[in-house]
Amino acid sequence: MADQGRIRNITDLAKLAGVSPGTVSRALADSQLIAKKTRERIQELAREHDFRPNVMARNLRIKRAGAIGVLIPLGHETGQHISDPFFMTLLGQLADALTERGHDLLLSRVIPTDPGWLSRVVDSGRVDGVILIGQSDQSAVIDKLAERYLPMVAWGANLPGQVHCSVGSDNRKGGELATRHLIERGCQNFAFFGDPIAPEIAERLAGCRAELVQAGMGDALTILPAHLTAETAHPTISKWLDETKTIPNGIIAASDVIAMSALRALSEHGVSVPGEVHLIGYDDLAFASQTVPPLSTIRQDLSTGATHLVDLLFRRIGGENTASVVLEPKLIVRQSS
Amino acid sequence: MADQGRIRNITDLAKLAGVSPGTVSRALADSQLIAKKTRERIQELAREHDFRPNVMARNLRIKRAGAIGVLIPLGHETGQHISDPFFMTLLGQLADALTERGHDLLLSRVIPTDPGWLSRVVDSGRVDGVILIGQSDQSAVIDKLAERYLPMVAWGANLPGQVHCSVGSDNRKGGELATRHLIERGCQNFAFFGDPIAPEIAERLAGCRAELVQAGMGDALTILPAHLTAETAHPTISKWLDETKTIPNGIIAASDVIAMSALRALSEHGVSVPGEVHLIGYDDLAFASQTVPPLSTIRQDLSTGATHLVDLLFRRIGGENTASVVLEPKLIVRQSS
DNA sequence: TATAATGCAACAAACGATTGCATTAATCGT
DNA sequence: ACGATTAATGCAATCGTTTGTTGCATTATA
Repeated sequence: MADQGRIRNITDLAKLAGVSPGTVSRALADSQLIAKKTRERIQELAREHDFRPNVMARNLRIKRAGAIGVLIPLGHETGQHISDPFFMTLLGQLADALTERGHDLLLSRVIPTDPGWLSRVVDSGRVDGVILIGQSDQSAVIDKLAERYLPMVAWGANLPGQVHCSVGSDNRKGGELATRHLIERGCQNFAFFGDPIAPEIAERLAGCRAELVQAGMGDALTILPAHLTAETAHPTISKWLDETKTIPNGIIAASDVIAMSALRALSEHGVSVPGEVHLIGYDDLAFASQTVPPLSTIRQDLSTGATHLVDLLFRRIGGENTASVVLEPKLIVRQSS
Repeated sequence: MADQGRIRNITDLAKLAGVSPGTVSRALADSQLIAKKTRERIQELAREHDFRPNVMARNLRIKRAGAIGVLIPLGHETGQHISDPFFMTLLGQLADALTERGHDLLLSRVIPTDPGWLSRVVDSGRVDGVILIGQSDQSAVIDKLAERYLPMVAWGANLPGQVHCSVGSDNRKGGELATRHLIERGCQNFAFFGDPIAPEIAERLAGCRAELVQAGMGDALTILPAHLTAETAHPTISKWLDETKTIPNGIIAASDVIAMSALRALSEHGVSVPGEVHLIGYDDLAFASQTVPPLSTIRQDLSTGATHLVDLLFRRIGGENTASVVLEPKLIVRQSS
């Protein structure tokens, strides 16, 4: 009780070492200004009491937050594939890349009710920058903030006239790749499973269309606007299969999740893949290689995506006004096509 | 240039309003000590300039961090199902529950090289508490810290003699449920796919064994210690199927991810599920209902799990020394069994 | 009319670090 | 051995809030 040993701050440690707080601060920062002997003595003392200087106080003084906000906007109509393996993968990559740069990751899912959701976190001073995972239907809000707030990047589509910086894959190109592949496989009749309300999906569909037109099969495409969640995709597709007279022999699913549901629905209808129908997905999620049969798909490289997001963000934190980045999608051929 | 309008802190706003900083602080906190008229005037002023008091400074003064650390320890040997949908689901739930309580979520994946990984974040003063997602092989480290640091809870197994507070499902019971179900389906020969190095898996296996013994089939079990990642599970299982003379007709997979790989391997070997082999998974991940055939599995209710984690944590932050919680697993019968 | 009771707002001291500048101690050249 | 130079430490202001205490006007009470 007399002398309760716990070192709670730099001043306690200073007293213990018989020096001033300032010296301790510099010693722990390994500053050359402090004699090597003193420095090591203080560091050793800190280790003994496993004392670590308070990060918040440091950040306040230093005027940096030491954290990056990662926001997942959940606008309901396009808040589709949240809870996808997709997000966890990206998030994991981001966490690693940020840690490497000495920053923490402040995660928020936000349901954008009022337009203040974004500025609220930006202006709170808790974060040095913001990474948005998907722009949902909030392009307007994001663009507006981007005009006055530089350190922000978004994962997602790069729309014409867009103010904010984004990183995303070339969805149109992806659609083209998928379609071309199916054409090469000899398909003549096509279906696209996915809801083009989401801009990314619309782009994929556009690529698909363009490719078909170029192959002179512009009218051989049916569109099934299936919602992207696992729960709703299957019944929709199943019903569609019931009602369709001639099932197309080439199916492009707007995501692997949809493709997986399609796989099941087709199997239940006794349609063989890839025998009767060639199927291709999108994203190359971890499970895509484990379905029966393993899914052909279009890979979005989330790892380099994450690297770009973090890279751009830190350049923006440094004051640079970076341009958006569009990644190349890649065709992965497995056994469903 | 003359009067650059941006309000950066409470003092700027005070000047603008012609009052002292203290008054502004109280006004924004809606304190009764300030006349209603002044209060509203200041609040209006703040809104106009969309000024928000600096959270870090506030937290420093108030002596709270306003954030909860969510750590994902990645001990390699059991760092299995990171990137599982599992995590994203839990994480999402946690994010929501924490936001509701006015706290941010500080995410870190940690690779526990030295034993300081945990105390480093705890003692940094950045967080008011810690939630661990899985204890990996770090039980010792966690227990040690738990002795001096109250506000910490972990998702995972509740081992005997464990000091720290955990929330997890009853893995033994889950193993029993799965096994009993297969017994009822008429299986006579069993295999367990999963590596019992992870304590959770070991428990599931124990439950499985116990149930078999009780049914008088204690010696009808083969164990295949397959690694839990999607990449490694399939080849291991496939090889095993090649080498096994008589394939058991009841297979218990330690996770849905493994079950999915098993499904593929079995299909490739021309074994029909559930015709020749009854298969059951574990977790009830989102994709479990979308495989061909849909997976029977043991559900862990992550939603109530997350609620418990957060609940317990805040009670601990309040000084209460809470006991661990064990959740009931639930058998979900689909078509693979 | 003097005095007590009240309501509002200002003052200033924390919170726990960092850092420019002043000060003291140590080293050097002659 | 003494002043000049340099190396090592201490001092105190600062980051942007919160909050206990104090002081000044009012208004209510005697």
